[in-house]
Amino acid sequence: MTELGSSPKRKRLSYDDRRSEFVQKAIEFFAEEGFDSSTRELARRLGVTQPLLYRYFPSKDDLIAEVYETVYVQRWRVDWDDMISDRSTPLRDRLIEFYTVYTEVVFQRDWMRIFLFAGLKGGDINRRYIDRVRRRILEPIVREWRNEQGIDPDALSDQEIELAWSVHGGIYYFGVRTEIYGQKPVAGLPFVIESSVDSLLIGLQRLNG
Amino acid sequence: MTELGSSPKRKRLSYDDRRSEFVQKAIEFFAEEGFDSSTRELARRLGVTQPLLYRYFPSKDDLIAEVYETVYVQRWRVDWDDMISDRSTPLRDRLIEFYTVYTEVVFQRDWMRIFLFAGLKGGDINRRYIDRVRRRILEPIVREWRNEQGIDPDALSDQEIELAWSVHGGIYYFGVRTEIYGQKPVAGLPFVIESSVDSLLIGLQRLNG
DNA sequence: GCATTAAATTATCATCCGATAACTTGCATT
DNA sequence: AATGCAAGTTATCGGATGATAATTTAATGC
Repeated sequence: MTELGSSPKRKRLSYDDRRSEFVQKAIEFFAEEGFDSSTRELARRLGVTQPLLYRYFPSKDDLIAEVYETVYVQRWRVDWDDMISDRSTPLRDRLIEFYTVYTEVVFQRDWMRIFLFAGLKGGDINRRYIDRVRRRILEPIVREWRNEQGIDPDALSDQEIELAWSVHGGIYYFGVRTEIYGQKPVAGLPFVIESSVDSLLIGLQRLNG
Repeated sequence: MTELGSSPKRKRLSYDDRRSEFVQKAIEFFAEEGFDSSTRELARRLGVTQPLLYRYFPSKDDLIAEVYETVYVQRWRVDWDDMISDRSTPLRDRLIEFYTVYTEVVFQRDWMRIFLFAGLKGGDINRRYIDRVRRRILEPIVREWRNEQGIDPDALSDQEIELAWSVHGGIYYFGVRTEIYGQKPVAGLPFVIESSVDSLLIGLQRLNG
C-alpha cells in the first residue's frame, strides 16, 4: 500500500534521473520564490534532505546556472528560423504564425519570472538572449521584408531594427502585464499579434517611403 | 579638521531629516541590491548602526512600503494629464512631448529596478500602477484622438486600449533593454518615441477605418 | 547471500539576518 | 551649568542559511 502522490520510500534514483528531477523542480521553485530562496525549502518540496542537493551541484550558484541553461537554451526552438524564412507563404502570415508559437513558449510564468530575476541579478544571460533575438528573429524579419520588397536584404538599417524592437517589445509587454502583473487583457493575444505585425509592416514601409 | 566626504561625528540629525535620508538611501540601495538585501548593509552605507533603522520604521517591510510610496506616488507628475489634453497643440506633438518627459522619469535605473523587484515580489503595487497608466494615460490618449476625429470620445473600445498598450509597451521595453539589460540602443530614444506615436495614430485610424 | 558502492540521511558549523532591550550621549531649554 | 529627553550605540537573541563531514542504507554484481 502506497501513500498518495508518491510512495513513502521513494529512494535511490539513478544519478541522471535524480539530477534532472532536481533541475526541473528548481526551475519551478526559483521562478516562483526567487533565487534568494533557501535550498532547504527547495529540498523540502523535492521530498529529500538539503545536503543531498550538494551531491549533485557543487554550490547553489551552480544549480542556478543550470536552471538558466535549461530554460533558455532548451526552450529555444530551432524551427523558428525556418518559420520566419519560409518564402512559400506571405510574410504577414509567417510573422503571425511565428509570434503565435513564440509567445506560447515565452509567455509562461516560469520562463518570464526567471528571465526577470536573472536580469535583476545582473549576469549576462539577458544580454546574450537579447542579442540572440536580434540576430535570429529581428534581423531575419527585416531581411525577409526587404527581400519581399525587392531591395537589398542585407542593407538593413538601425532604424529598421529599432522599429522591430518596438513591435517585439509591445508584444512581450503584453505577456508581462498578463503573466507577471496578473492584468486581465482587454483584448486577446491574437489581436495584439495581428495588429503588431501590421504595425511593423506599415512602419517598415514608411521608413522606406 | 574633518574627514573626506562626511565629518567624523555626523550625529544628531532631526527626526524628519534623518527619516527622509533613510528613505532616499533605501531607494538606491534596494534598487541595486534587491529587497532581500540586509538592513545591516543598508545601515553600513548610511554610516549608522542597524538598530537605528528600527527607531524610524517598525519593520523592514514598512521601510519597503515607504520606498514604494516615495518612488511611485512622488514621481508621478500631475501635469502629465494636462500635456495629453492640451488641445492648443496637435495630438501628435502632444504625445511626442508627453513620452519624452514621461520616459525621463521612468527610464531611471532605480525606478525601473524597483518596479521589477516589486512585480516579482507579488504585491499589488504594479497592478495599481498599471491601472493608473490605463486610466490616466492610455484612455485619455484614445479619447483625445477620437475627439480630434470628431467621433464620440467616450465610446472607446477594448481594441483601441490594447493597441495603446502595445505602443506604450514598445516604448517601455526600450527602457528595459537599455537601462536594465545594458543594451546599447541601435537608434535613439527620440526615433523610438516618434515612430511609436505615429504607429499608434495609424493603428487607431485602421481600427476605425 | 554476501560484499561493494554509491545514494541518501543525520548532525553540525560558521555566518548572517530581523528584531528587541538596555545603555550612552549630544543638544535644547531653563 | 544643571537637567530632561530624544538620538544613537552596544549587546544580544532566536532562527535561518549555505555548506561540510560522518554515518546509514538500499541496490547491484558476483
